[in-house]
Amino acid sequence: MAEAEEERHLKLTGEFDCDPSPLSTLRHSTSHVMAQAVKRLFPDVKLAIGPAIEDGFYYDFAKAEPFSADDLGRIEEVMGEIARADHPFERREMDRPQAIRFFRERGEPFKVEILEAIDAPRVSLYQQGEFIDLCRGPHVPSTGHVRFFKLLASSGAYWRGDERNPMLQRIYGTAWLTREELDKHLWRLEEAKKRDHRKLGRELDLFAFHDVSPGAPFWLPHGMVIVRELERFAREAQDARGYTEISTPILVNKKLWEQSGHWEHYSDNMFRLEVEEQLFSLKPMNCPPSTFVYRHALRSYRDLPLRLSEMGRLHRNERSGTLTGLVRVRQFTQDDAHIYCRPDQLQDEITGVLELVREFYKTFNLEPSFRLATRPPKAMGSPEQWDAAERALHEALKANGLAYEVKPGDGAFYGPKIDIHIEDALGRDWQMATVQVDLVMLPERFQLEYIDADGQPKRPVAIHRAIFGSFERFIGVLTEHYAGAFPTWLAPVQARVLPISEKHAEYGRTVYERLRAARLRVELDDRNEKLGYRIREAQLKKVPYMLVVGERERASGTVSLRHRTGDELKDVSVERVIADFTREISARAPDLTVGRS
RNA sequence: GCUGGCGUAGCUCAGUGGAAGAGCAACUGCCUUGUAAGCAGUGGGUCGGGGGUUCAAGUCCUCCCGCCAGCGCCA
Repeated sequence: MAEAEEERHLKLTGEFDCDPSPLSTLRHSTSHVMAQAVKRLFPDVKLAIGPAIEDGFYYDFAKAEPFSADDLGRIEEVMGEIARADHPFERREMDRPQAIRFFRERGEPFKVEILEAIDAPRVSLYQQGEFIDLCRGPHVPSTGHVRFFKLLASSGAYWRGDERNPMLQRIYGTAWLTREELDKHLWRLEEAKKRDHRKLGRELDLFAFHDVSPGAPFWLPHGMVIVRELERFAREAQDARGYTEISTPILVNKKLWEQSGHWEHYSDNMFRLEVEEQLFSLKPMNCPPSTFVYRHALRSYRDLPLRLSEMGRLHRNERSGTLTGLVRVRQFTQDDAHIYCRPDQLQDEITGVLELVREFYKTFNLEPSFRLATRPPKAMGSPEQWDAAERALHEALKANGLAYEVKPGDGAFYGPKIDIHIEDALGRDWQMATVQVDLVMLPERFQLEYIDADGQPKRPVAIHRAIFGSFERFIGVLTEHYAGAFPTWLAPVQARVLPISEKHAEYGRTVYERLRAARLRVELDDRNEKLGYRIREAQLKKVPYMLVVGERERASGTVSLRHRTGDELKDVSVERVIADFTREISARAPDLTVGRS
């Protein structure tokens, strides 16, 4: 989104073909007002570009020293002055050579560079007060319309996004049409911080990071429960769909990676180590090792499709600055699978994978978006193969009734793919699942064959697919999606038994033992603390159910049930609690239903 | 990797050159507890690591590590 905005911003044509929606026009104008304020405070800075982006805007400046937090405050003040002065935005047009001379005289080398790179004969400039900028508009009528904004952050950014170019200083801000919308947006940003999976991971004791292994999570017992439940879910679904599970080595000799092409194309991201004068690498992908399983036996056309799944532990040497909690790590586990099939089976196999994707994501109330990436300029394989593979992907999406976006030229060099993204509750976009057709890489480089009905060896097609993507990223996203309040089947602790006082500890223990015997993840909190205190702790840990037991409950063999939503259900029998739990968990239900049956 | 910011108790954070602190958590005791914090006491620190400046360094300088934001990267 941001990239596309920037791209369009740079393609000045002098026409009003920017996104002319009121909000994006306002944000664009706000970025000009900010640039004006920056120029007033720091006359030596050079202007680069300043587009509207999703939720706001930015402007890049060439400046020796970075902007400080104090600077942002001063800039905001001057922006307020400029807004109050209500300068009109005035459009002016120039011939391109004239504009180049104009900006050269004003000492704006980036504007000159932009102008030299475009082919429009005439360009437009916009002026408000003493500030004038190359821009195709449109803008709000005057700076007085710029009222509800806030500067959020500053950071380095490369000119034209290329790390070989000089680094500029970027200021991000947000702007809205009303005070209410601005406040709401700022509130949302605060909420996002609260449900950040890194914060929740620590608070809920799910996982930890340590500088002895950057980018590799330590799964704590509670987090590991979630990993195991997701693995169980994946295995159940795959078993039901005719997958068989394999496990291949993590440490693999260089010669395999040379054969697969990774050594040539991916070695910067591979951890290598030398063992008895041989070079090895930790696998960054599962596909090359999986071919050994395919080739273990001579395959008949009757054996296909062969669906080999693997919970593959991968290592990728991501650059240090890229690591982010669980969502960008150096070590992760993929719920990977490789489906080897005949060309005539491709369609059905992809359709089946997409069904699986739908089933999985529905369970979590996640709404994925589907992007079909087609043949890139540099592609291996014949156009006929590509057409067939792309057609199969289109058809599979349609068969599943899925809306999708086409990303022309975005496919891998070895085949087209569908990338599956989800937006979390805060509107951020993550790539999760992937379905990739592989026409050449595995089949050709590893010379995979099956014996067809006519007795002749043929090349199978391979499908690489992952449904969660990686358990790490998925759990990171899921934690934020649920804000830590996992549904019961995933909750590390599903219930806590809270005896009112010491007098009821024994009955509490009985209830606890019965639930434990029913294989629930239950804890007994009979600490010498007030009930309110222990309720509060269970709430903070987002335990779905609290089972309070006192005199009345002991007498009747019941519990008083409190849901973490705050709902209370009195006098529920232990039998019913267990029955409801069992049903809710085995259905992987999204909502709390115990005591409501 | 680049630019900037940050790193003090398990957690959240105060401490701008002169005796390492607070709240929560933990532990102990009192209270015997009815749906989101009862009271009191106790223990807890290589101030991320190395080197340097200084009579004196959590504080200043320097190198390294990690984290955060953005950029870039992302088969």
